[in-house]
Amino acid sequence: MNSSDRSPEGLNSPEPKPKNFIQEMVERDLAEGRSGGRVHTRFPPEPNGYLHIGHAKSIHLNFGIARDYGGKCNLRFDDTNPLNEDPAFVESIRRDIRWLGFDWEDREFHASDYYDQLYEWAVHLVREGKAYVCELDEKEIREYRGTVTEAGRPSPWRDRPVEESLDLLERMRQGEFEEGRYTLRAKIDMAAANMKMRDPLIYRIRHAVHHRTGDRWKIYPMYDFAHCLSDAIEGITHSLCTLEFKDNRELYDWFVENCPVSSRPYQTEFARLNLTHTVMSKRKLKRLVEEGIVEGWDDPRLPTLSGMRRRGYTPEAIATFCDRIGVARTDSVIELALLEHHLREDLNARALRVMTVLDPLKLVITNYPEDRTEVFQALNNPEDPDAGTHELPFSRELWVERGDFREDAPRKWFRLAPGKEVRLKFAYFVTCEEVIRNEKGEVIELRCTYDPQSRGGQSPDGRKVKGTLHWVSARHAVECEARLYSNLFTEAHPEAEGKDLLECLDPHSLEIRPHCKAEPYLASVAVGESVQFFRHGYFVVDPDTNEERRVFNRTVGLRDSWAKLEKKLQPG
RNA sequence: UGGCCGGUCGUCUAAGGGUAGGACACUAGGUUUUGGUCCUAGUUGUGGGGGUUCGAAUCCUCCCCGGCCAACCA
Repeated sequence: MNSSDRSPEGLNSPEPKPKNFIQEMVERDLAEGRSGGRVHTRFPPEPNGYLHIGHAKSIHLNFGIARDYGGKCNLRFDDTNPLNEDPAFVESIRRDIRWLGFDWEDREFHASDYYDQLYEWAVHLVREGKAYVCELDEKEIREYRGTVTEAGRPSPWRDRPVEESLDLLERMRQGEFEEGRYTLRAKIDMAAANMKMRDPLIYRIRHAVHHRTGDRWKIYPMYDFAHCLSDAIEGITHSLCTLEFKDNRELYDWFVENCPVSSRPYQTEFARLNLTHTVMSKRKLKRLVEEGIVEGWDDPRLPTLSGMRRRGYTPEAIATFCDRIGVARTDSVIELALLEHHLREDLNARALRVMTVLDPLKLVITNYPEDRTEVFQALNNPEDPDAGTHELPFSRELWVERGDFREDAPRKWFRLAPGKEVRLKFAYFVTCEEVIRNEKGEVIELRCTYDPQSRGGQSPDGRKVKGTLHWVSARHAVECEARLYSNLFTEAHPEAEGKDLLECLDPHSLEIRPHCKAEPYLASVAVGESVQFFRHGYFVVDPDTNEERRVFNRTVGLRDSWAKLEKKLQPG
């Protein structure tokens, strides 16, 4: 399927894709010659956690804008708080961005690269009378700041002589004072309606070892000071961030305008991504990991990029998803179904079809010779004739899906039931003649007869069977483990009605099937590769796979219209 | 209660004074050796009241609702 086929005029008139407000802004800026006709963006993660699907939106936006308008996009680690940051996160962030398909070339930067320059500018602000060293403690600073409805009061140190501030600042840097003793603050407006402008902190004392600068620094810059100036240093033209930074923009501009920078970046805010049935905040993700609710940052139920990769998501699916959701300034929550749609769309086009029985039930073909084996050619992918075929062995004893047999078949049941005939995919028609039970009365085996004339799955007399089942030759079956993942949360909006996150957990979000039966071809699929388990869904080979054990993660199920139908039939 | 931002189908997102369109979801049908895919059709929307205008989702006004801001986090 080619999207251009849908256009009546074909390839020559692709439907014009609407532009989002950021693209419009960039085009306008380019047309007006702002920033010298340059476009330069950046993706600025703090290395204090793993990237998630929300970051993917930002990465696609920033790198996409650069790509589409002949610009560049930097990777910059916003490492201004050594307490939270870890080089392990730096590496995971690099890996995730590369996985998404983006390349920052030689432009990997760190805010810590700029500590000297930032310090110089802080000194500049003090000399200009625009910053001062304050001795209020944390609690006092909060009190003096006032509230959203009341103006703040000036710090008693606000008018400290410049030379004194300069001296104190230098000694702060040298490590002469304990943490919390002093701060450097911008002198702006304690009565500003915008709380961010009430003499915000520029530096705080931290006797911490930074993962890149070691113990060289005893003071660390705050985000609002470091971020905008880092943008200026790098010649960023468009600094894109999420909506909650709207109020910070006034401060952003203040620092850029009051420091002798040689480049003028502009901040623009867009709505962050929210998804139903999951949580996106680092705090909540961290809680799930640390309380052992999930098995780590790469747990396939998490929306972290490493989790999604392990779940079997593809970068292509994430890309088309990001493209489709757009970029706007409205707070929004995207339905998980949309993400899953793009995932199925991608996987449907390329995942090889294989047959795996998740809940095995023995099926014996009584009129098929015991010592015989046939080999059928199984189509790898009906969506892609070029994908070829693979060999599929067939014999007298097979495994079929327990759920494909019903003693008392409901209405519109196309599958196995006493006396019913079905097609075994690529093989023969079989008819269920007898049901074998154990002493507890449980069905343990189906005895069937096959029609030799139906070889390949068609009968010469043209009779139709509605049901086509997947199966695995018992003698040739490969054992494997399937991990069936579903949403971590039962609620579309966890915590929505004052519920605690943990109350919304689905206890069945992971169901392990340790003894599945797969056709032999599956043994050759490599870790990280995706396949479709016929009639079940898309699965990916998990890294836990080794010589003794093959593990498959369910990425996403196939749509199941029978499940819907059955639900509808039931009450009536 | 102060400031700022924002409200278009169930969910996202277009239309920027001139036919409210697309995608997902949902419903019904068709095709099918996956109850998958694919195809066809359909339901559903401009938060509310005033105003300007031949004409308003779009401009003005009042109201309502939602989000963000009072870390030495980012």
